[in-house]
Amino acid sequence: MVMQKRLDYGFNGYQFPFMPRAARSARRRGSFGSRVEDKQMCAFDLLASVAGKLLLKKGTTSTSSNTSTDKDQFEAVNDSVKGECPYDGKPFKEVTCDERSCDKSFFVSEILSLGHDHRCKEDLHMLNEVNSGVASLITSVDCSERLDVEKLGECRSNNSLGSIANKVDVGSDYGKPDKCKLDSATRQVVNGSGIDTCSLDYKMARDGKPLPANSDSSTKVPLCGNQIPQSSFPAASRDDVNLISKDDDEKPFGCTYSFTSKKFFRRTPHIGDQRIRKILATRHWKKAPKSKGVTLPHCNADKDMKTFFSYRKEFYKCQRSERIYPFKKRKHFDCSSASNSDGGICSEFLSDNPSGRNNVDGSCSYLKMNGAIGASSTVSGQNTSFQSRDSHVKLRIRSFRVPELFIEIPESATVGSLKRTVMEAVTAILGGGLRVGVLLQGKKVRDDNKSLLQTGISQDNHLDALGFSLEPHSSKSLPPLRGGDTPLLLPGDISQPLTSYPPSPGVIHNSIRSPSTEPHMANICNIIESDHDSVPSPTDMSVDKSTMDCKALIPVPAMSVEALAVVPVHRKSKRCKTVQRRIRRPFSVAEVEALVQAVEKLGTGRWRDVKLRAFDNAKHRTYVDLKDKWKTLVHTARISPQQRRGEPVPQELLDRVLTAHAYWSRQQAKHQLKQQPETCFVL
DNA sequence: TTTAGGG
DNA sequence: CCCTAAA
Repeated sequence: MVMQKRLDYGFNGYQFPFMPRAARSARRRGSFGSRVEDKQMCAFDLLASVAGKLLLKKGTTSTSSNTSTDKDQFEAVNDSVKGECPYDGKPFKEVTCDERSCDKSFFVSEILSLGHDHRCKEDLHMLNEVNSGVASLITSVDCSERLDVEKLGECRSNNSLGSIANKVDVGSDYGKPDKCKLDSATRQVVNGSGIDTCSLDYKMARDGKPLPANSDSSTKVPLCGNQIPQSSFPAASRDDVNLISKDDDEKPFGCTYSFTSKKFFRRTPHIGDQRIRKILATRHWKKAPKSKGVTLPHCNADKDMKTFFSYRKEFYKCQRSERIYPFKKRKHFDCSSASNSDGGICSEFLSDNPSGRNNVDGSCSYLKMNGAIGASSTVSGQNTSFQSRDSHVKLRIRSFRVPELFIEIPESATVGSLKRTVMEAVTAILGGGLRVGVLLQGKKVRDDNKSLLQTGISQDNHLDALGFSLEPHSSKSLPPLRGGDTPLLLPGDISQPLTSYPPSPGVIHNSIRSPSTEPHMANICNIIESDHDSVPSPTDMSVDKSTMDCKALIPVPAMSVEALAVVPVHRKSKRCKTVQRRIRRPFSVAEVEALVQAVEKLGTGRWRDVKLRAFDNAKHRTYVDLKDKWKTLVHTARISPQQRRGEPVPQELLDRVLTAHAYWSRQQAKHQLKQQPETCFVL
């Protein structure tokens, strides 16, 4: 049935490009079942359009080793790859993927920001404020990881669906193109993250010696995975982690071909999940077991993947309900929502209890230091508290969040340099000058000589109140980091054009433009805004994004732990109704390619479909954006090359644009003519 | 919510 | 990109 559908819709289905609005509407709002079909078709289409091509092109070996069922799928892919353009009969242009383009385009991931995570929010509430930074990146990883467990479940239970085709993921690496590889054989995303979140975590754990309990691996595991043995974490799994932490910006191509539609399920799985699930599905097209389990014993996916999956269930819950178009929320966003934390490196811990549900909200202590660096950590919640039988206290640091960073960078600096600067700042902070503080129920445990038992840390009921903080080693605040030689980069303004707001010398928190009369509040407000709003760069999950999104740059007044502890969690009120224009995100050539290809297939006037088809995972691209882009593409194609601006679009693409545009225009006209005389519509 | 177009 | 009428 699926295949049939594919044929009708994906390749021979051009007959009905212009479904009457009513019909289209009906289709869209139709029964769930039909939508599923749609989705499946979409999956094949996508396969055909991208994944298949890439896979087949890049690594034939990848297909050769598949099972017979896989083979079928791949044949289908092959067919689709050989699809012809409906209007000129010429084969569709294959997606070209050289190393460079891969690096830039073939990666889409979703950014998980703290603000989108309920669980995290909870933590935040407990914290009063949450800070992110590199940690956000880590948290993201964390989140996505959990997500996948559920995904996996889906994968397994719905394996027959088959709509989850394989997917080609190419890791892209900001600033490290060499890292980008298309590994079709494994269909994994190559770690391309500019920052090794894991190692970061490791570093934190190692350098900070945050876990006095014991130094076994469990205490140093950066990711929170409930069911995964600690031992599975180390190096080998880092790639997995990074894999997820990718950012989807600037590399929205390959992955933009998502098989899942928000519309269809009203909740779109995390991209990372999708990717992984697809990988699994591809590998074991029909072998996936029906049973639901965390460890996926029957899933023969790469070991890493397996491991990977096991970590993500819990987070999913938090995520899915938050799955919305950020850009739509943003407009009337009201900062009064959840509070975020600023300042402070935050760490999260998870107990190592393999059977327990570790995802309970944990407490997150918060500590602020001299207004320069604050730190806090989150320990996994009640159930996460766990004591091994040998009286060891096992904790897993889920993540650390980087606290305030002060950065000065010229207005003229490039985004790239900003990223690097932030990275440097983060690195500098993490690299040294930090020590770890232990907080128990919000109070600092100062006596280093006390045993955990004496302190009560080893007690189950205390573990959830355990927190770690990163503090400046030198008791004095760290001087602002200078990335360049210019103005202070205002934290709260991250979501704004970086150069828009000149720093207010002296009073940092006052520099935040906010109706708020209370500086701290203002900070929160801004934080929240950026937190909920992926506008800044929902994309670049890489260093910058994480840091920025995390409001790590936000300076905060020094406060005592106790003081903070009593601050109401929901300090709403002040709202920052800064309806800011979305940042400009020029379409990359790869995106254009994807767009062109989608339009070639779907025609103009079906932007929603185009969006779902080719940019489903590119959250920052709305169908309006795509429509606009097409408009400009057509215009661009018509003007002389000299008049064109921005990143040059290959003439070949522009030609295709014109061709497709002309074709679909004709079709539209034809269709309208047909409609005029009488309603002869076939469906 | 989507489309279609002007700004 | 934004805004918005119209569907």
